[in-house]
Amino acid sequence: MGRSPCCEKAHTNKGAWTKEEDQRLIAHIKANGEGCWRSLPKAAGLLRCGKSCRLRWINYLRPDLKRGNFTEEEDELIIKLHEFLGNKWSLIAGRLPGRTDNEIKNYWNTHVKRKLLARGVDPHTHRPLNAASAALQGMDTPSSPATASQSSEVDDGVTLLPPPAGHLGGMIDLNLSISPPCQPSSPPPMREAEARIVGDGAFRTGYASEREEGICLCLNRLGLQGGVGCSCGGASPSPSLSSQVFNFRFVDASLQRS
DNA sequence: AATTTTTACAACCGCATCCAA
DNA sequence: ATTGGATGCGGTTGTAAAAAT
Repeated sequence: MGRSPCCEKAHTNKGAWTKEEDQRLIAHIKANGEGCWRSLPKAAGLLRCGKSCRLRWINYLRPDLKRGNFTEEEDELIIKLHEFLGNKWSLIAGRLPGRTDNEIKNYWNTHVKRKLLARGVDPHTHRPLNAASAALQGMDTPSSPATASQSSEVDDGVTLLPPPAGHLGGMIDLNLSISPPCQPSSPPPMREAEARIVGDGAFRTGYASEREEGICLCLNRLGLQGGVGCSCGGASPSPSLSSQVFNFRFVDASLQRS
């Protein structure tokens, strides 16, 4: 029994892609667009598995990829997003225009982990490695999504509020408020919204009364300007992370269905 | 200069999820 | 409601390049 293989492995190439293979793949997608990866290799004249083609396109050949070194700003954003989302690389990548989940995952494992360790921070929990010393200082850092239990604040005014009791395991449920270090003279009202991580990995967002309409909250404000996750066309100015004020929760919709 | 070790990252693999039949 | 194919995701591996010995 078992599943049938995704492709005829005996007749597919593996390993590094050649220039010619790249050109074939690019030409085919330019002519026909993305989609139907299973049939693409045959149509494009490639002796590759469809999954391999998809990966090559998404991680390396896509024209909108940024490539090059990560900036300090991207570094910090990755750390913050990882703190909130854990190893949800595709979601993190969605906040970083031109970066892929694979690239961020690799970067995390080779650079960011080390950077956090050097700061004395556990890259898994984002807590100080020496918890005892933190307790002595009467301070704490935000916990991982699975262990969040206390309100805490990190720089940039990002605050994690405690999740409702019982939100553990696969449920990502963060009451996250982002506020400026100093409130403006007439502070805007606190907005509350819900962001659902749905099957396709996109956020479905909306104010409490408008959830089904999927009102865009321009969540890319948690990412960099011009993020692909922004569906509002970027019409509104996208000020820095620290100037936004709203609450939202991440709810894994799949876990709410049952 | 040769060899070994480390680093960086592209690519693979297996499982999860979605969705149409 | 069930099933199976297609796709997406995250963990892991393989390997070329760089650094160290």
